[in-house]
Amino acid sequence: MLLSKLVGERVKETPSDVKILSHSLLVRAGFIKAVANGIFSLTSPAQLMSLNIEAIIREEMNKIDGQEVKFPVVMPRELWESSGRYSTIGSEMARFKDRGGKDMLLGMTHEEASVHMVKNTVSSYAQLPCMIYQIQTKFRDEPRCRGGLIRVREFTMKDGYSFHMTDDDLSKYYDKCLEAYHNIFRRIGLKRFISVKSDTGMMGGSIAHEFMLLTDVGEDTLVLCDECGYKANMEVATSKRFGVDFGKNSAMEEVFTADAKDIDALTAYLNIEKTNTIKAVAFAVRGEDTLVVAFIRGDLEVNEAKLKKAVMKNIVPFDAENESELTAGNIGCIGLNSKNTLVVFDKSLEGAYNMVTGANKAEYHIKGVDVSRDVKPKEFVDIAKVKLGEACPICGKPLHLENGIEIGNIFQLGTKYTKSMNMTVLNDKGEAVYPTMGCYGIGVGRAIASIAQESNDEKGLILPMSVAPYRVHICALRIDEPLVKEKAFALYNELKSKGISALIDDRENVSNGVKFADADLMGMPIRVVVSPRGLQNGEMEVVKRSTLEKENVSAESVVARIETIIAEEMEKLK
RNA sequence: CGGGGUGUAGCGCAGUUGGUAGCGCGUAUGGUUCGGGACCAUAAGGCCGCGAGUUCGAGUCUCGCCACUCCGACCA
Repeated sequence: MLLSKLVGERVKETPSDVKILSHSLLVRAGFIKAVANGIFSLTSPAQLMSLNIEAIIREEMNKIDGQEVKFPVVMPRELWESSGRYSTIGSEMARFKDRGGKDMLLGMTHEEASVHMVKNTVSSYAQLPCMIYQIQTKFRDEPRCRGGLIRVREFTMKDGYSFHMTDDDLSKYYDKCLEAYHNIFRRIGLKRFISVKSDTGMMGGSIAHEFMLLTDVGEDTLVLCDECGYKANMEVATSKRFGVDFGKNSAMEEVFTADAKDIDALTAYLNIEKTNTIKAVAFAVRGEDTLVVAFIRGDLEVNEAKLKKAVMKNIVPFDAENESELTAGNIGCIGLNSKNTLVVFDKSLEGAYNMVTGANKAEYHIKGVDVSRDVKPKEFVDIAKVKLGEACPICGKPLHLENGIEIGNIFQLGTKYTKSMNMTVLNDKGEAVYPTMGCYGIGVGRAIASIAQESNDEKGLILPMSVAPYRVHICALRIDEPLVKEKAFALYNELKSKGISALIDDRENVSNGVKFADADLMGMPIRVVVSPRGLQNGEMEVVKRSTLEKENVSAESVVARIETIIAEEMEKLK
């Protein structure tokens, strides 16, 4: 590719609305251009990178017997009615009517389409297991996009779906997929990525893993133990909590607490520890006239994902202030009007006494509460967030927290979709059974952002050999001189003929500084400087972008040197 | 969904008490330079987000809308 003709402007300044490094670098290098909120165009370098990543994904998916297919982007309402998700999914799914007034939607995931494809086409156990996957555009109307390609509305995703006769078979295949994913992320050049146990959400599935890139700008919090290797998303993480001294047991008593409405104000007003308070957190249930009130020890926080699972309802944070009979700031577990209200108690309250809880009337709390004596909950459920410094649930060593970007996930779905869509297969006894499913996703655009986020220096991107749009960037200094032009293009053509992708900076009247700066910014793994100075000695300069080490190589052996570097770099990414 | 912020040349920004629009980068042309974002000269490029209102006069003041963006959505 001739740089002079490459569409995509490289700029010095970071646009003011850009907050994270990967976004800034991709914009500055001219790889992406925003079209609308959360919707981007990719210029050629980014698209080539995308294709390189997709090629690696295909190889690894095909290795585990994946069959590449293509589902439609636009689907009819009925297909999604059949799984029940047309109504349970909210406004993140884009819906529209076709010219005949029929309800249609844009695909945000393809479980329904995959079952539709396999149903009745696969009818015997002899045809299972099978895995179908596609690489395709998805649209999700995210409430809040951010971070350039990290969280967008339209994106390219590899999504795969496997079908099995038994959970055991699914589990075996799942492990193979776990390994394939590790291969993919390693091969595209990511380094600080891990797989963690994750939330299975409302799907009721059993096991799920997320692949996370560890980075400060990550949106997810991960709970990690260095000692035994425990790794979990905050949404499902558990911990061992240390015993708490509740002080002296006493009888219940109502106390005036004025306008102390939150835990900080309450502990300050009564001069007590947070561990002696019971926090109430209210949630609404989407689509139902029901509230969920969670009670938890005052020093802890409610983990929404765990609570969601505990009550099996789609809860959303709720503002008790204006629209309910709850007394905001004084909600308590004694005498709470529980009409249309589900109450959940966290495990931290098991055995707690000498506690302060809201009195369910303004300006009053109740102290001296002994939970098992005065409240007698039916059960205690773990709905608390893990805190830094708590102990690993496996080995008891201190846990630490890190942020991560989710770059892929795999999921044992079970029979949710095959049952709801009534897909059966005959087993070896001639009985109709529901196959069990797994699903497997990778965001391609997010992988590009992740590479940019992780692999860079103050000058720009450092692209891994396996995914770089061009492996070689030829900087032709003084290309107005015929010898430079001749040698630079000779190199360019030779690389092309050998199938080595190259970009040549053929711009005239552009200063050397600009050429170097652009090469640094765009981050191709190998740079070759062709200049009058070097050619005087019959040499060209070969520079590795990752280290910026320079070496002078005779013009005749440059291609051989490039081939060696490529081979070395690719070996590291095997 | 709640709360901020910002919309002026392709990009980054300035624009005073209201008086007919500016800087840097980039682009074009000519010239001098040229191994780390060169210099000189000249030029092109604007519905000042959109719509009302106040005013002799609005980029500037008022109201409404739209777009983009950041933060929050653990407050009991």
